[in-house]
Amino acid sequence: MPENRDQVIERLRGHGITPTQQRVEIAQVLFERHQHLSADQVLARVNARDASVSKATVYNTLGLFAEKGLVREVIVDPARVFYDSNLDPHHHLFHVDNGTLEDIPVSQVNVDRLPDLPAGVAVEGVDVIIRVRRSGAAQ
Amino acid sequence: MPENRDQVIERLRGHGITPTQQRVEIAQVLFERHQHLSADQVLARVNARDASVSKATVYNTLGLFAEKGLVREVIVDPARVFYDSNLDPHHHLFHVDNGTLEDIPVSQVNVDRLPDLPAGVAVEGVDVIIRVRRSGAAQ
DNA sequence: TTGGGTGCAAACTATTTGCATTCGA
DNA sequence: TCGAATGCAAATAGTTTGCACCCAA
Repeated sequence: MPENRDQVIERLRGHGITPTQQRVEIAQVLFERHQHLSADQVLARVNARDASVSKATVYNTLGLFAEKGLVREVIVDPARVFYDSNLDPHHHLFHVDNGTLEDIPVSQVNVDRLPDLPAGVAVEGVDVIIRVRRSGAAQ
Repeated sequence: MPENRDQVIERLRGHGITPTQQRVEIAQVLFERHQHLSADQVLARVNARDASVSKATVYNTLGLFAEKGLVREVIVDPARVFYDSNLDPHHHLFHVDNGTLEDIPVSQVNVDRLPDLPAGVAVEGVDVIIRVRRSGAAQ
């Protein structure tokens, strides 16, 4: 998963995205490893590295990446959108205490959808989110 | 489900909520029927009825209701939180085109969760969201 | 009475947008 | 070159908060 500059560029091209400097910077941060980052976190990490990318560009770029299927948007926290660099099908565990996300492999949760959706619509995605909080005892 | 003033008051008391005028107004709107409303929509409907309730009170009250388990918060749209007056366990279908929510009975989706959550956490809820968009053909 | 509840307006925060400048092909 | 991408700052929009006034018990 850790990808070097060239692999990232190739990945962008593969998704029909012109690889500009700041897009490559952002993609490198995202694809360092499987992770869930908010736009603000991406901004901080990109600029901690070296290059400087503006806030607007980070937002626009993350939106573009999501639209092109490079990353997955995760809506679990009303306060912010997370971008998930793990493209394999999986579910999420959300720690409401600290606003942290964790992946859950599909093998751990079984969802059988019986197929009676309204006519004229196509499924864009199925999200399964398990919300947890620290239980009184441990931790 | 349509509840009159007295039933609403009783419901509030049952959840340990002091029934003030505006809380009753808001609850009456919510429990007219099973529905998914954003804070803004609640505000509009309450004030369309008669009484006037401020925006701050609507937000505070909906937060209180959610905390006390009177309504269920639904996080599917980064732009707004929905409040669901249907307390029975169920899942959601989200129309990304128009930002509309629909209930899906649990009988229609089967979720088997295999139990290996991190230690020290308790499940607060499991959300299943099916995101759909108008397919090119119909509609 | 009296502490919790409410209203208003101002504050906040995440995100979007307009427009002039810069860059990739 | 030239349109697409970027940066900046200002604009939006949902939600929260501070504080003085008011009402339910």
